[in-house]
Amino acid sequence: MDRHDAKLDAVFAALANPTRRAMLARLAQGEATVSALAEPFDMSLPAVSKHIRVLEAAELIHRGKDAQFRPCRINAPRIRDVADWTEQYRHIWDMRFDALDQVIEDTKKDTT
Amino acid sequence: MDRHDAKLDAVFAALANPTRRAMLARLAQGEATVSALAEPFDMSLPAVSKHIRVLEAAELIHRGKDAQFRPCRINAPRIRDVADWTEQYRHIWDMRFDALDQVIEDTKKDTT
DNA sequence: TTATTAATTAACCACATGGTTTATTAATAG
DNA sequence: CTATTAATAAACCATGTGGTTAATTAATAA
Repeated sequence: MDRHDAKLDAVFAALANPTRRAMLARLAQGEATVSALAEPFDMSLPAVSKHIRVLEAAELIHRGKDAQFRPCRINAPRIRDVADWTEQYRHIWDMRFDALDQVIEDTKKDTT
Repeated sequence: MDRHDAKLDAVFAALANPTRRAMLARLAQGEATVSALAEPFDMSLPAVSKHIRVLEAAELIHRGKDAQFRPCRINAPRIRDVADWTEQYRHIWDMRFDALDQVIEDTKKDTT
């Protein structure tokens, strides 16, 4: 397993949680502090803090420092890694579409 | 959390393991039995069996039945769900590119 | 019928995950 | 200096994960 794979492990694991995905969605709108990220969730602040740590460890976000605040911002490249990973399977979707096209073609032949 | 989110939980969790991603890559080449999937890994068959169960629970694969064999095949839609999920962040990549373009633009201005 | 092959189940283990509450650090505000 | 606010750390708990070995099921082959 190379380093790229190890990074994907952390990224996918981080994304396998709805709270963390919601946090990312929030951060897609722009920078937010820990408290701001915590606001929508019925969860203690330490729990939120842990989720943020997981996102940071996966490099899905970066944390800054502004007085006593820790503004978080999204880190696009790791999400792009996920998109890139899916690309290797695109030919399978295409195969499916080809199969569908074939069905349509066959149907045309049947009705003429 | 709606059902779609719950499915993504399982899909991302399943993908957060290099053995399972390797199995998917293998299955992208075509159908394979449990033993065939196990072959590249230094791991007991029950361990492989569990990984396959996780992939199946996430609907990333389907299992058939042929005599005593359980041929596995990849299920494209769940991988497509991942690709679709990443799409909502594409505008962030674009922002980055826009920022880069701006830097290039500024550089041009500086040098003229 | 018996033996072989493919795969799963069961029981177990070490460690990770996702949450809690309480205590602590670090910076600002009065 | 003191109180407040933002956030993290520590300790704990229940459950999940990823692996093992040994036993079992299901189908084929001799």
